[in-house]
Amino acid sequence: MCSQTTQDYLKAIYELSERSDRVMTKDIAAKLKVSPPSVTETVRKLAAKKLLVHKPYRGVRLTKAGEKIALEMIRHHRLIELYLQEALGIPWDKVHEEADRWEHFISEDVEDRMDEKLGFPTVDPHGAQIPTRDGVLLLRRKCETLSNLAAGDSGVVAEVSDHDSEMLQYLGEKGMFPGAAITVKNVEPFDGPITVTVNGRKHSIGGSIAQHVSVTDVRKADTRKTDVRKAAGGGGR
Amino acid sequence: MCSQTTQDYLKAIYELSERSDRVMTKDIAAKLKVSPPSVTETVRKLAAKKLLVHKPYRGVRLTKAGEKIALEMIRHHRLIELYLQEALGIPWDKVHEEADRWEHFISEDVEDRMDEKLGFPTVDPHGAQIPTRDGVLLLRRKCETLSNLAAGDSGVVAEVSDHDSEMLQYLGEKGMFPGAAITVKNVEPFDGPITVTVNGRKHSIGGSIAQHVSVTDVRKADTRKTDVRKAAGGGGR
DNA sequence: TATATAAATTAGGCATGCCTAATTTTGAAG
DNA sequence: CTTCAAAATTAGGCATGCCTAATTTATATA
Repeated sequence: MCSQTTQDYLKAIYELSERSDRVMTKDIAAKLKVSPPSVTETVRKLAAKKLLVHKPYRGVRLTKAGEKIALEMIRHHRLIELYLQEALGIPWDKVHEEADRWEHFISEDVEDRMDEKLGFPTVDPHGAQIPTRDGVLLLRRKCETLSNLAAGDSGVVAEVSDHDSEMLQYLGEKGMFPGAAITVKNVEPFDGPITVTVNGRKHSIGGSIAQHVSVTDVRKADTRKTDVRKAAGGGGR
Repeated sequence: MCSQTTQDYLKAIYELSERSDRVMTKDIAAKLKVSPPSVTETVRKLAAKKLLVHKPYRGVRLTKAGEKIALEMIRHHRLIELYLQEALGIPWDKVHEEADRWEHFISEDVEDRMDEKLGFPTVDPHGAQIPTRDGVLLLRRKCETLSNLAAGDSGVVAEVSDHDSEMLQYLGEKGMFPGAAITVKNVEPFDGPITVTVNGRKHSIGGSIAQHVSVTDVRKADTRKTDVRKAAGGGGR
């Protein structure tokens, strides 16, 4: 098997690679809260084990073997999050931290039993997809971040970022759970507040939070305006 | 907090100290499957942290602080064992291994919720007492090992050793769970097989297994004979 | 194209825990 | 009281992962 550190690196790299093809040392260091030299060193060891490919000064990319381990961790993590919420009543803003520890230690047997108790779920409490045991992510939904929507647009909350407990608590108070219907009422420019209606209740939220909310089944109020916004936002990465 | 290694050492020393007052290096090494020099080294660090007292060449004894941590681990372990059995249906001969990993990582919050779901239990699946949150072991029962009983004696299975998965499976097949009524029918001398009736079914078991089964509520068939056996067995440790 | 700067890497250390081999201590038996 | 074997300890190493400081590389911009 591989160490907890190895698992943490592979998972972090997998998650970062969803955003950019090449994963850079500094991003891994930031995500794992370690220094860049530590990342360089560990990455070299992982490369020696053929879990990733490291092009010095150019970033890393997981191999199939590395991706498999990463997806196993992610499956553990998300199943555990859901189990903690459903079976033990842990609030959704607390499950992430606990799952980050548990994911390294539960046996496959326990995982299978949790999966069964939960009725073979496909998404975790934050709306993130749970990979299958073979490491496959099913049904890729078309999503847009809430910050990309314009006044009049509506949809269904698909997923919220699970990394900030306080933000989750805040979103929970507003009823912005996965599955909630949401309509954008107003968007102030320059990352200003966004006014939305969730379950009939009106809320005003900051632009930075809106970046962490994914919306699916989007119905645009005005296609031309949205296209302009998307084109403008596209270059900003 | 303290490392997993620290927790493992303290727990091992606590369990060994239930049998003999002074816990020796070699016994810790055997229990943790590490070399004696590793124990010496680690024990010195624990002594520096005031978790135990180390008299070189004379063994160690836990301090109050060390005992507290050990009892916390034991509480975690036993609650988790019961939870795994009750909530997830893990067989009783598999829960120990899993709990040995989990005990280091569950939060107090999760522990409290498991405790509540289980109805604030006092014993684990093997009949071992679950310490309270304050590290107190309640109701100390008067027990005798099955190997100390004589033909005609009867009682109730109180506890079985949880360290050998295969033995637990064997005992489980015979219905020798905590709470089971047991009657000794025959004892062959020189550690020979012991014939018992459990739940009306007759079984013949080896003397070495009988040492790992504790019986409570013992009713002696013949006091004199039992006393002789106890006196003779007492020096054999 | 030259250069500044951000990112990455190398160099050199530290703590934890584990090991084997060698030495010291204890305590029991002669 | 000596001797010897078992137990414990000291000595010296190794692997993992982390760090800071110094150096190298890539690249964007003047």
